[in-house]
Amino acid sequence: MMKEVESLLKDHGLRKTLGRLQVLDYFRSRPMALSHSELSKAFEGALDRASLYRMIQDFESHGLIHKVPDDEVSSKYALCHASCSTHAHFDSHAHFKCKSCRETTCLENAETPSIKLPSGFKAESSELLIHGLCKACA
Amino acid sequence: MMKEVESLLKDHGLRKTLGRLQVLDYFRSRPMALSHSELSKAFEGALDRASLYRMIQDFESHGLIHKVPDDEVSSKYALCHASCSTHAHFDSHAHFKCKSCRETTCLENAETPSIKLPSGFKAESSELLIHGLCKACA
DNA sequence: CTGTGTGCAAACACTTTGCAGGTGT
DNA sequence: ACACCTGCAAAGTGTTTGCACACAG
Repeated sequence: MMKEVESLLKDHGLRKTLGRLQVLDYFRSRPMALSHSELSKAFEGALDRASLYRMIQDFESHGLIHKVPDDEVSSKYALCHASCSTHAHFDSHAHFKCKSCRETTCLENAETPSIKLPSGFKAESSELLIHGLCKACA
Repeated sequence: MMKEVESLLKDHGLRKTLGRLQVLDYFRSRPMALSHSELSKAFEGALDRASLYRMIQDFESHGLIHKVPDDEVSSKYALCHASCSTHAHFDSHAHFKCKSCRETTCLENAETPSIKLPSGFKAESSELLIHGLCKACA
């Protein structure tokens, strides 16, 4: 289990450190998108604020996690699919944001449909964000 | 022209003030989503930061503008359709975010397709966000 | 050994809040 | 007159940066 997370780092060219392993494992243990402040609380005292911000940036730029669109003040992030790498960073699945508990979950199996654009525009990726009530809050 | 903006305020139960008229008219003059800082620059010296934040909040809660999903540090907003009101606040069209100039434009005519959700989840609204290169940057 | 990651501290940016005074209806 | 808006100031929260030290490879 921890092995998988180790190879995640290795495969994306990042050094293996305790903090990174813990944070990645925390991502894996939670099915929803996480904000900096949530992670910060989870690793209270164990991890520095600034280091956590840099960790998130590095993970994102190396294709381990992706930013999830959100209307909160702070950004949220979630683990990428296994197929993501530093140079092929796709994130085309849909996200569901609950209006009540405010948690954002990934709908892994839901590809976002394509749509026709005005002439001259070139699409590279797309994301579908659905608002509503989740199972627990409905 | 300014008349339309006046009735927008009236119809949504907000008082007509100089600042609100100017901000709404600025929204109307620009086809893309605007952030607080962009508005703040546009009204440098003429409008207080805090008042602008409150204005944005009021506009949003009364259905004049809607928050547009974005991966920038600060949020962006755009004018709602004519059909939006305080109690029927729909925003189902797609948005296009250019990776180069970072501008977010509304694709008014593009309804976001529906998608099937896991059982127990209830969708209320949805938004489609497309990343790529806009006409000017391609 | 060497380059990268971390912690600490400070600075910077974004957003919210309280209050006194001004404005719209 | 009264409720609502605004400006100012302060505080709260989110994010970035510089630097010295620690650690992985």
